[in-house]
Amino acid sequence: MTGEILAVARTHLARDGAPLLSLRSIARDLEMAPSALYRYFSSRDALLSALILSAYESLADEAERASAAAFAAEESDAARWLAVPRTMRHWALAHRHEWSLIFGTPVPGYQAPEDTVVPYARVAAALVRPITDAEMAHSLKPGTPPVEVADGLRDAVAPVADALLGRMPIATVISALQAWTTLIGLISLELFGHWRNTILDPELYFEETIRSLSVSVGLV
Amino acid sequence: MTGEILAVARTHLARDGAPLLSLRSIARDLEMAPSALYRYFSSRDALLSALILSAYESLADEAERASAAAFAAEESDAARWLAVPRTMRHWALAHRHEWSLIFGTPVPGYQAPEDTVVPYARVAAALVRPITDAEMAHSLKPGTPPVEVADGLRDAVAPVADALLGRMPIATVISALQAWTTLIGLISLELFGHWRNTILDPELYFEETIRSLSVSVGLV
DNA sequence: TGTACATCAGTGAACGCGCGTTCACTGATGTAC
DNA sequence: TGTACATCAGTGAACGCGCGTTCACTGATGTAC
Repeated sequence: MTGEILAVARTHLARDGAPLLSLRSIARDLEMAPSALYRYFSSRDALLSALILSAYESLADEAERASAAAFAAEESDAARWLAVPRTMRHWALAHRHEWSLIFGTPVPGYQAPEDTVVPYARVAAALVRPITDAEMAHSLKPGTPPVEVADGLRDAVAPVADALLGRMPIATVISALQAWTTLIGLISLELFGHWRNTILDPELYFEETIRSLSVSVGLV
Repeated sequence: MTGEILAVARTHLARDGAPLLSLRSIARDLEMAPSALYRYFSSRDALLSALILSAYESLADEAERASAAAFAAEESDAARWLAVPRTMRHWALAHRHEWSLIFGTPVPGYQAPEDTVVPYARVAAALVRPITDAEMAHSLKPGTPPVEVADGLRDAVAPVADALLGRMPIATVISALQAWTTLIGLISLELFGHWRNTILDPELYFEETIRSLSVSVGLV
């Protein structure tokens, strides 16, 4: 039953977006009394939290699946690098409002649940996997010119360097982070309509950009 | 009077965000009847459109001011490059909900006004100015390794290449676009809370990233 | 096998709320003769 | 200088709406003896 409610809620979310999500209209679709939902969720916010968490998990599942598939196909690190960004873009296009929930404007007066950090890290880990693999195999190209890293920067990004990219050279950490930033910006700009009158072929542009990121990240 | 309404609306926007913006509460603050607002705006959406446009214009004004100031100070192209991104970040931090209005999740069921393209282009132009200046002066460094540009890509980004970066080498257009993407992603990720537990010193990280962009864009 | 009772998913009416928008109006200000 | 009229910013009551949440309840199902 909880699952059924979530399923309907997800279709409403996909159709209307988070701010318009309403318990009453979900209940209507389920042909239940609105009050019945309170047996399963203590409030609208609790439902929304569950939805947010499930969006994170859906994205993380896809990213990992794509990563595993590319790995199974025994592609090169550079080729595998492309798999996760592509999948993220496809997921975003197919789940616009879910993407917004994760990377868009935070819902006002609403605190995202803490347990999203786990799936969030799973996405990042899937993305970064080809880089760490290449580093392990000593096949990672050094940047040209070599990236200089300012003093405080090492500390500023310590959580990433430690948890996600342990044992990687700091220059690699920095360029991976920048690739993440560019990737999120790239998808969001397309999704939120900012390529209108600007980029005529978003897919092609996306492909070229992630290819270019594979270079700056040291895989090519 | 129209200005007074917009001023109050702006403070409400800054406090609550777009979805919670309400004509009645604006009227309350102005000690007017709600219906009185209809003398100045034909609907809530019309007010919101005016607010969105004014957000774009505010950002464009700031960007141009920063660009002009750096120019007046006779700084190098590389130093001037930093001015606009910094200003955009500061503006975003000071006007979180306005930034969301521009670069965040689109308001559901609501079409952004067309006349935002002008201030949008002004921001991009201010950002890109040091690059075009450097190119004119033949001081732009070619990428290392030189960027190869796929066939269709030239067409895919034609509007940018023509309108904003006329006469620039295509490789420059591409790297400038990527810098734009990274910059927007960078500011949005910080603003929307995604650096929590990740980047401990967002300002430092921002500075280092835009410095790194100045390299990839050919200014250093 | 049959009865008494507890559990618990779901009902339906009601609450109070704030919202956007409409409409006929008032009353001050300015204009024309 | 004085009167008649038009303009127009702002009023206030009312509309219908959908919302989240509460509360006492029903009635089917399962359990214990």
